[in-house]
Amino acid sequence: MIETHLLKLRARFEISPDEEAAIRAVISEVREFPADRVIVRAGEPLGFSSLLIDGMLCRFKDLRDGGRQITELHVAGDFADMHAYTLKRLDHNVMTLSACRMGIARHEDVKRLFQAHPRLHDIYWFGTNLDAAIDREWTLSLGRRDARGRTAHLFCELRERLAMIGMADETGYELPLTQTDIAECLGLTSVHVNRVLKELRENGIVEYRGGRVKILERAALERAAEFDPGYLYLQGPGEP
Amino acid sequence: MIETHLLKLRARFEISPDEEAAIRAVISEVREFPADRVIVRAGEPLGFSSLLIDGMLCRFKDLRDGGRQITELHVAGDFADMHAYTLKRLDHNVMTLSACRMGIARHEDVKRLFQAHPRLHDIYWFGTNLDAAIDREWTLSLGRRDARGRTAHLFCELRERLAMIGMADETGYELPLTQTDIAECLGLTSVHVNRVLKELRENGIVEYRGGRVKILERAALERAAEFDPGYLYLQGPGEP
DNA sequence: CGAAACGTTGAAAGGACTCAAGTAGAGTGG
DNA sequence: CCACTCTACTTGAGTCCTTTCAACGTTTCG
Repeated sequence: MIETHLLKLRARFEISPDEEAAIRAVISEVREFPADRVIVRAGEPLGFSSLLIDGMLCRFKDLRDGGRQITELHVAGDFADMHAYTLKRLDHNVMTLSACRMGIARHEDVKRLFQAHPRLHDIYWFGTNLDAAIDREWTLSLGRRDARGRTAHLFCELRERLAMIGMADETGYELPLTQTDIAECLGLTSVHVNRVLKELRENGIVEYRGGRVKILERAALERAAEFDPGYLYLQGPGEP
Repeated sequence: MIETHLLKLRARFEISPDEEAAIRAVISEVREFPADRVIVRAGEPLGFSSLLIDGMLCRFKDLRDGGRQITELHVAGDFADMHAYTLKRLDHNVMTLSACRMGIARHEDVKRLFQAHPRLHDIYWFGTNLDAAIDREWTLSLGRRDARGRTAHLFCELRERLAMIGMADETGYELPLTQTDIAECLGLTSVHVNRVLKELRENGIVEYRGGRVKILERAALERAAEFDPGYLYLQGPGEP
């Protein structure tokens, strides 16, 4: 059930059977949510963190005029808000983008996990720092890439992150995002995302239709994105 | 020497004399750097983290065309790269913006610190999560605020962060950034930043000249920024 | 005092937005 | 099984914010 999570941990760290058992035990409950449901609101006290088992969700913030910015996307196996373990209340909202199953890890149990397995304390800290590294790359995109580059970069990043859990290959992957969702990730309007997608499609680089990203020319895509996967720490920390 | 750091910790957590002594002891060395010096390069293995004692520095990433994006700003008392403790190599560069003094905390010493004082483990984790929260707010700015709003927001944020260490008051604060530096924070060109600063000055909202931010109308500034300091966790985690 | 970096301003171009209208597809109910 | 509705997608035309390019003013400091 948390296989995707373990897959991701083991890509970067050795996890002993003992540690694995402890991680499994910290998930005390599983909850299901339909698509487009806000499941955590900014500012609310939060006594647990949520491991995404199935589906896709995002963290987002918004402005008074209705402008919404998605700040992080999460795929199966990600902890959506492990940072709540230290922050206790979040500065952002969390929303499902597709139907999701979430494993609940209560913070008192997480604390006991770290006391019993100090290595995992640093490993989950690494996890939140990885989220931050991804957010930094998004900051670079929003600040310095144009709409085409941003779009291409998002498709590259998601390919890597999904490939890690066996949900993407060279040809593409399923992605349950509307063009509006993509626009909210990229700081664009959905109208402009539509035009960019059209251009990428007509240039034979990548095609996004019917919830599937079809990579037509991976090299060209990564060139358009100026993609360098280093920030994803695909092999974990330490000398690469 | 690390008084500003302790000031910030104590605004959010109780720190015992014992813990304070341990924190002081983890700084094994102090280094000085002139302004505009890259002190950590992306990808290099890193065996220590740097506590900024004096001055201002930034983390940044860049693209091949020379476009540079500053992803975080750091003021006195901030750990510039505590996240390197888990990441071991960084996905971004670190550069001084003014002359800086940095306290060096070797990771083996940090590890011992956390073993001896488990509370501090979570407190420093909180610290990196706070960095991430700030980065998220920047993501919102870059994605959804216009140039005027972004500029105003940056001035508001820095006022709060500097006020916390006694380096800002109602009237303003010293800021050693060029207009080009500000542009690299905000995802704009320096030419446009210049125009926006002119407008904010002529509207009697805020004035930035000669390395000093002079706040003329704080309410109007915060309104222009749509500023809500919640994301800075000024009173620490827990129920606000 | 002169060079270099920083700041200021104008004019023109361009990328992304807004507004508007129309198409396509999925689900609903009669 | 076919209208109906709702949401998502598509396209065009015009506008606006920000960039680009270029020149000039100002400050700093060796």
